[in-house]
Amino acid sequence: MSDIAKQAGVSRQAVYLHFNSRAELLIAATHHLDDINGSPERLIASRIATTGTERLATYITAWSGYLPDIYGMAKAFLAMQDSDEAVAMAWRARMQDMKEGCAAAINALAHDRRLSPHYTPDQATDILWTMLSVRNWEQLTVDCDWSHDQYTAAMIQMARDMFVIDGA
Amino acid sequence: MSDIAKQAGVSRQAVYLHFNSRAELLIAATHHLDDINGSPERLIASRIATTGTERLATYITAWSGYLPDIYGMAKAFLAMQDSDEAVAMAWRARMQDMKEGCAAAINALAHDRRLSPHYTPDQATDILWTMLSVRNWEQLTVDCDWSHDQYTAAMIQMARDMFVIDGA
DNA sequence: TATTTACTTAACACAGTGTCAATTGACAGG
DNA sequence: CCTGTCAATTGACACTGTGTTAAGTAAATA
Repeated sequence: MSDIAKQAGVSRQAVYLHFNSRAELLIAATHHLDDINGSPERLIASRIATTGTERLATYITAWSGYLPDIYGMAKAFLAMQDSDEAVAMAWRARMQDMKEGCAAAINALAHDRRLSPHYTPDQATDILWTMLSVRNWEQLTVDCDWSHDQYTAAMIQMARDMFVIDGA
Repeated sequence: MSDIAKQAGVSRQAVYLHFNSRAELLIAATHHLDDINGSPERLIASRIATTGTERLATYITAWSGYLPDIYGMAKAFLAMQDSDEAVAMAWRARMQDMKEGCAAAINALAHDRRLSPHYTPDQATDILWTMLSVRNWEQLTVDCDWSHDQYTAAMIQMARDMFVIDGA
């Protein structure tokens, strides 16, 4: 809070005149970030793809483009969610939205009868959702030093290998 | 620290007579936990498997049996690693060991010429390592409410789908 | 001119980690 | 029995960080 106040050029206490708590400030900051770069809409764009396979790829591509933009905020959310219930809830809601995108892509695939029989649509959604988590992106790009393109390509390849069976 | 002292039936200050800091106590606790249930050795057992495919499956099974035992400690490590460099290092070292196990399984697969051409052994290792992370286990078992067996089966299936190609 | 608004400084409460000094009780050896 | 040592005790303190409160100020607004 001190650092933020310093950056903003106001006193530490003045921050509390605008936001009641650190958690509230963090949540307001995400809303602001969403406003200035219209982020969540980008993920919906993938829904225009017609086949399930395409949809899976476009969704992964969209997510992978979106991730670097929200990574800073995400890290703050992840760090605070253990100590603040409101932050945890806001983060869960956001990740739940993202899961819906996964579910939509998997369901499109199932509708095309191209979903692997090894998984139910729910299981496939859970796996895809987990695979695309911010932590995993962080691990691959930061710890394993993957480039953005490597990440995107590998996630698409992986989703294909696991979930898509050849058309009859 | 207060809670731990209370549980141990000593004063809060007495804990500092044995461990210089919260981080040191946490690290000592893991060593103790390893001693009493000989945990890391379990992961090495998978190395007796002969073929790469078998090795992949036994390693995943071993890791999946090991995970619930260390989950409590792991959570403490993950929560502290942002604020304490010593904790972060200890955790990284441990995860690096686990990564070696992944690499061994992937390399055995590559040796058998059964590794998918979509990935280099390093890439496959990174992906497997990421896929088997504690966070992912937590997400699937806690958030998605998967059973232990479901988790194990899905991870094995996933590794097969992604990494193993049919023998010639 | 009077009021409102946004902000200031300065102080405080509270929780948590880590430190320090003085004290106590038990136990072992001479 | 006395003495030294060891482990633990109580009680105090320093420091960081969040959040609150009170009193005051400077500029815009009515």
